[in-house]
Amino acid sequence: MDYNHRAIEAKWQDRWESERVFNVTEDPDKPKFYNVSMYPYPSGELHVGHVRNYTYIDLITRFQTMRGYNVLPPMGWDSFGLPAENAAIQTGVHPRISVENQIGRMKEQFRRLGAAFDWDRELASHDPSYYRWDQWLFLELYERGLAYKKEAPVNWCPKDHTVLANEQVIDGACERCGTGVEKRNLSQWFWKITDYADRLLDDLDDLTEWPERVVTMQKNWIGRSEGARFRIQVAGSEDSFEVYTTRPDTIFGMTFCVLAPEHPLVEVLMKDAEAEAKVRAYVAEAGRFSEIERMSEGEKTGVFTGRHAINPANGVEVPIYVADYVLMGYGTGAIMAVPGQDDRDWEFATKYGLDIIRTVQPPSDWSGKAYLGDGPTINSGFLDGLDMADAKTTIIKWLEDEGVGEGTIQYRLRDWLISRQRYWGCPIPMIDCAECGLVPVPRDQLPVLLPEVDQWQPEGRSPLAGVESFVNTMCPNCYGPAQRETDTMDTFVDSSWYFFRYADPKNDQAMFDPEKARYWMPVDQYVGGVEHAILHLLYARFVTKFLHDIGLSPVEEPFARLFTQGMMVKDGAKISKSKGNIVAPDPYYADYGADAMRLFELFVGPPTDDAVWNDAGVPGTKRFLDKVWKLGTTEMAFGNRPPDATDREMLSEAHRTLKKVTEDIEQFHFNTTVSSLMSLVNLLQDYAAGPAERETFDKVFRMLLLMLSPMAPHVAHELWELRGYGDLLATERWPEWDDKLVVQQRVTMVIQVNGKVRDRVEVDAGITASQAEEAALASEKIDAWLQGLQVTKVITRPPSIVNIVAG
RNA sequence: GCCGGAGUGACGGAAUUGGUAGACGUGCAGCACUCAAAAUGCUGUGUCCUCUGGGCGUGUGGGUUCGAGUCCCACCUCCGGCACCA
Repeated sequence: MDYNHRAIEAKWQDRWESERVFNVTEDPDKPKFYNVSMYPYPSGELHVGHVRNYTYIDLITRFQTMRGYNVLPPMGWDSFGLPAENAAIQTGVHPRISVENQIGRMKEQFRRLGAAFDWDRELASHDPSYYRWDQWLFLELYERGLAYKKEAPVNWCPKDHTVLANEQVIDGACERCGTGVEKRNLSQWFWKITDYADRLLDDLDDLTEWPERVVTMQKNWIGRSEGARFRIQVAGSEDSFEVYTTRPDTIFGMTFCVLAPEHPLVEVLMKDAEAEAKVRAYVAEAGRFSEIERMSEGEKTGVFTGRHAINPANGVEVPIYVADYVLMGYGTGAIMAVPGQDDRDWEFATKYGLDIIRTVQPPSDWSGKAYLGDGPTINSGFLDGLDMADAKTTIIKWLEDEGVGEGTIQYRLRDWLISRQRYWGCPIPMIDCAECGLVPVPRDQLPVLLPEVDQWQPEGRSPLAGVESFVNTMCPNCYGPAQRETDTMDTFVDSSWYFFRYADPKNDQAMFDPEKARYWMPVDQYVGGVEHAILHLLYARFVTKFLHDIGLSPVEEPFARLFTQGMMVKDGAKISKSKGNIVAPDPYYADYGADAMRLFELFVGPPTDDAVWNDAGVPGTKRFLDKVWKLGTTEMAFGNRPPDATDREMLSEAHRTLKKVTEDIEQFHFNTTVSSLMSLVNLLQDYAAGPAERETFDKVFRMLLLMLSPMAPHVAHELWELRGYGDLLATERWPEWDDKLVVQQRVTMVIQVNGKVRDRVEVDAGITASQAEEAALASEKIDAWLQGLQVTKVITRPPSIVNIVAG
C-alpha cells in the first residue's frame, strides 16, 4: 500500500519548524559543523537543478547532526544584481518588489523539500542592513589604498549597458547575455586584488579538500610567470620604454620591438615622424575592434613607427613596431620581439621581412620556425654555451648590475573592476567634491541608501545619475555642494563575505562579531556549482584575507572543504530559466512527495557529474519508499524460534550496509548510498517472507530508518514514530557498525584455470591458502578442465580467488 | 596550442584502487493476480554459438602480469578550463 506522502510530509515539516530542530547557537561544548550552500539569486523558479544542490546540503546537515555536531545550515539570497534586475525589467515590476515576492515563493519550495535551514539567520544582499557592510568594506579597502578610481580601458557590454569585470567576459562576450564586449575608456572603481596575488596563489596548496580542478583553474587564472623587466632606449631621443619577458636569456635574439596600440609612447614616437599618418590610422583601426575580433588569432598586423630601439645587451638598433598582438593590459604593454624563440614573433617577422636570429641551438632534426625548447645558448656573447636556466640567471644579474632592469614576477590576474552602471546594486559610498576631490562617506552616515525610483532601465550611465535628490549632497569635508558616486557595486561584492554575516546576521554595530566568526569559521563544507570556480571563489578568498589582515576574520581561507556538484541537464542543455527548459519540483512534490524527489536526485548519478533529468526517475524512487513503508507497516507472522545463522547473515548484511553508507556519505558518493539501501531492503523483504525472527527484523529496520533519515526524512520519521522507536528521528544518534558483524562467515570463492573463471565454491571466510588450494583442486569441474594439462603454478588469494596455471 | 576530466548493456550508472565486469535502478519481454486495465509480485534481460556447456566482450592498437575496466606506451572521440599573457 502506498503511503500518504502529503499528510506525512506536512506533518514533519511543521514539527521540525515548531521545535526549532535546526536553529542553533554557539555551543563551546560541541564540535561545530558549518554547512553552507552558495546562496541562490531569487529567480522565483526553484528547479530540479537547485533541488539537487539543496538535497546534498540537507543530507549533510541531517547526517552531521546525527553524528553529534553542532551544525549550522544557513540560507540567504543573492538578491542584488543583473539577474534580478533583468527579470524586473521584463515584468515591469520594481526589482525590490519582485525579488521579495520570489524569495517568499522559493522559501515555500524549500520548505516543501523538507530542507533543514536555520531561518533565524536568513539574509538578503539587497537589504540595507546587509549592504551597509558592503559599503563599510569598501571604505576599509579605500583607506588602505586597496580601492581606487582610475580611467582605464574597460569591458563594456552594449546590451546590458554596463561595464563588466574581466572575469565576466567569456570568449570576448558578456557572461550574461552573450553580446560581444567593446572596449571603452571610463573612470571606474577597482579593488586591488593583485596585491594579494601571491597569497591567493600560494595558499591554494593548503586547500587539500578542494577539487583539484578548481585549484588548477584558479592557478591558471592568477597566472604567475617569472621573467625580467628592463628599459629600452629609443635611438636618437631621451625616450625609453620598459618591456617584460619570460625569456630574458634570448635578449641577443631581439630583432625588433612591439608596442601595444594603446601604449602612451606611441603618440610621442609618431609625432612629426614620417610614418605618423600610417601609425595613427592603424591605432584608430585597432581601437575599433571589439574584444572578440581582437583576441581571435587571425593574421598578425602591425605598422613600423620609423623609429628604432637600442638593445641594452649589445647596442644593436632594431625597428619599433606598433601591433595589436601586444596587449596593453599585460606586462608593460611593450615587448622585445625574438622571432627565433617565439611563435608569434616568428610569424610577424616572416610577414614583414624582419631578421631572425636564433639564440638557442635547436636539435639537429629541427624542421624550422621558432624553437621554444632548451638547448645551448648561441649568438649571445657572454651567454654562449649556457643552458636556458643559467642564461636567465646570468642575464638578470647583468641587467641588475647595469641598472637597466630586474628579475620580476608577473601575474595574469588584474585588479577587480567593481563599478556597474546599473540601478539594482549597492551604492558606492563616495562623494565627489569640486574642492576636496573624492571624499568617503563617513561611517556614521552608512548605509548610503539605494533610492526608490521608477526608472531603473539602464541607458549607458547609472540610472542613479538622474535622481537629483540622490546625486546632490554635501561634502562631508568642507560642507560645500558635492555629488555622490552614482555607480553601484558588482554583485560579487555582496557574495564575497556573506558567509561571515551568517555567524552574526543581526549585528548593527559591526559587519560581524569576530568572536562568533571564531566559533563558526571556516565553513566546513561549501557546496555549489563549478561555474563559480574562478569568479566567486577567488573574490571570497581575497575578501577573507583582507578581513583577516584587519583583524576581523580568524581565518585566511574561508572554505575548508569545497564540493562542486554537476549540472542538471535536459534536452542537451543545462536546466535554467534562460534556456527555457525548467523542470519545477512542485508537481513531483504533489504526486510522489519530497522524499521520492530527494531520493531520485541522490540516485541519479555521481554528484560531481552532470546528470540528465529523467521523468521516470521519481516514480522509481517512490516505488522503493512504498516498499519500505509496506515492510514497516505490514503485520508479519514471525517464527517463534531462537536466532540462527540466517538471522546472523541478515544482521551482518545490515552492518555492512551501514559501513558502506557511512563511508559513502563522507565521500559524497550519494548515488551508491541509495543503491546500498535498496539492496538491503530487497534482502530484508526476502528475509521477512521467510520465517523471520522478530528481534532481528526490528534491529535491521531500525538501522534502515536511521540511514534513510538524512535522505528521505519525512517517511523515515513517520515510520520511526509509528513503530515506537522514539519521538524525533532527526536528533537520534547515527548508529555505529559492529566490526565483528561486518565480516562475512561464508563467502563465494572463484576458481580460475589460466585466468578464466571455471567454478565457484562456498568456503569459510577464514580459509588459509593451502585450504583454498585444496578446495580448488577438489572441484570436479576444475578436474575436468585440468585433464591432460600439467599444473605449473597455483596462485591463491583466500578467500576470494584461486588461479591455477597449467599448460 | 596548453592544462584538466571522461569513454562500460537499450538508458542512468556499479565495481574493497590489480582478483566473479554489468551491483542498484529505468526500460523491455514473459508469467501470476484481474472480466479488463492500472498497481503489485515473480522470472528473464551484454553479445554470439553447435546452448545441462562454451567463445567473445569495458573507445582503438600494443605492452606488463598468474590475472587488466583498473597499471604502462601510442592513438581516436567527447566534455570542461585557459589562450596573441610575451
